Amino acid sequence: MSNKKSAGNLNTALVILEKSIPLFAQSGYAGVSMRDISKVVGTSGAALYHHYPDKQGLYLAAMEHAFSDMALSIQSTLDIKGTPEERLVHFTTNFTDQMARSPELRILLQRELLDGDDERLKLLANLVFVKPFKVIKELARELGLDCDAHLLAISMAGLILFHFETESIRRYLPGGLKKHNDPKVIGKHVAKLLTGMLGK
Amino acid sequence: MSNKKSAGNLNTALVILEKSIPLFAQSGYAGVSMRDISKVVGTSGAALYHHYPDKQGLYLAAMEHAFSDMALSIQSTLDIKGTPEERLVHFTTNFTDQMARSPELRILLQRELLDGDDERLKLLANLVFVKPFKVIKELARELGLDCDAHLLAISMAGLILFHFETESIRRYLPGGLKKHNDPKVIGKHVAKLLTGMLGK
DNA sequence: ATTCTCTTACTTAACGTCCGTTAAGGTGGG
DNA sequence: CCCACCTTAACGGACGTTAAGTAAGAGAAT
Repeated sequence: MSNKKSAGNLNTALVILEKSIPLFAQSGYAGVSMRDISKVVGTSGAALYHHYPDKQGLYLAAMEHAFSDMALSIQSTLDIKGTPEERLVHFTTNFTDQMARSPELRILLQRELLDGDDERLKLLANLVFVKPFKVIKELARELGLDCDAHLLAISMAGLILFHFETESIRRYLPGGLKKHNDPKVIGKHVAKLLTGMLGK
Repeated sequence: MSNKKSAGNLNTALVILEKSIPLFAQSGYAGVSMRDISKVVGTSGAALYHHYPDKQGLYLAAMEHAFSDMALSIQSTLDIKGTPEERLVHFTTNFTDQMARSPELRILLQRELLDGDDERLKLLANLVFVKPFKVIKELARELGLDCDAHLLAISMAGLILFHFETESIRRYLPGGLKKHNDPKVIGKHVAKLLTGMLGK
């Protein structure tokens, strides 16, 4: 845990991160001003510069903080014993639950996929996704599917995440019901699709 | 074609839209200034206000222009005869191709899903997605799948789009290869997954 | 054919506001 | 005393937007 950067009170520095994360999730980097952040934190704008070098530095620290949470929570969906089929269903339902429970992190992820530079994306990949990705690829192999493990792992994540990504527009599409936003319904649907593929 | 709003030269008004679309795709609404737009169009900043009432109005017009293109191109992936299986593969491969061919529209879609207000999302749904969505739901029914047609249609789109959404980060994930960004490879992979589900 | 007028399509210059950032100073515990 | 932690006030610049003026062309009147 290298804390070379934070010069000030660790507590305030943390509060700044945790209060700014919802703002960045809602409005994106360019849509949030340092004054907006200082308002929700309850300090002056200048105080932010006591803890972080500039807006970019604050944003980067906020992303690291947010995504280190995400890494832990994703990891927990994969620490389980059982047959490959059981582990597949366990991952699907738990991952769906967690994405439903923390929409902020999901939205930050989407924003980073759109706007993140190479450095930030590399960090995000290593911090959050490389380990789970390896586990899922291994799982795919054990399931005996003959398609590319990388593509399959992406497909599994996409099946789940896309339902949440489209939550805002699905209510205007034919057949869109409230139950389609229920993580239980989504999780079951995805698990069914995936196990259906195995049955072949 | 109601052109109540455009008071000025239609040609310049169109050029403004078409030059501003790539900017909005790359940097988002808040990340693009009216001066940025005027620079790429080659006019003064004030000229933009001769054709559009304000930044929001220009943005809305740009989205309508961009997405009306998208509606046509998606429609074309569904105007085909054949068995349900043939139509499924045709849609999958063609939709994949088109998303690969126009990354700008794809990115604008992602941004609207993140930031679009209810009004814009409703417009986007009706303009682009309602008709294809109905066709895909009908296709799902013909294929005799016993799961919710709405969820299945979303899943199909998600399987394809998520590969593109993660293009920027997949190169940092294990097993990420250049070929995984090839629309032919992605299209084949998705078609295989989907027809695999039917085989059951 | 020339002049006059009116409209369209723009220009330059500026407005007030908000932005990221910093300078200068205060305050309270070691 | 000093240093971490915070304040108020301000800087220069970029922002969205507007006011005022100009160049060009179309149409009618002389």
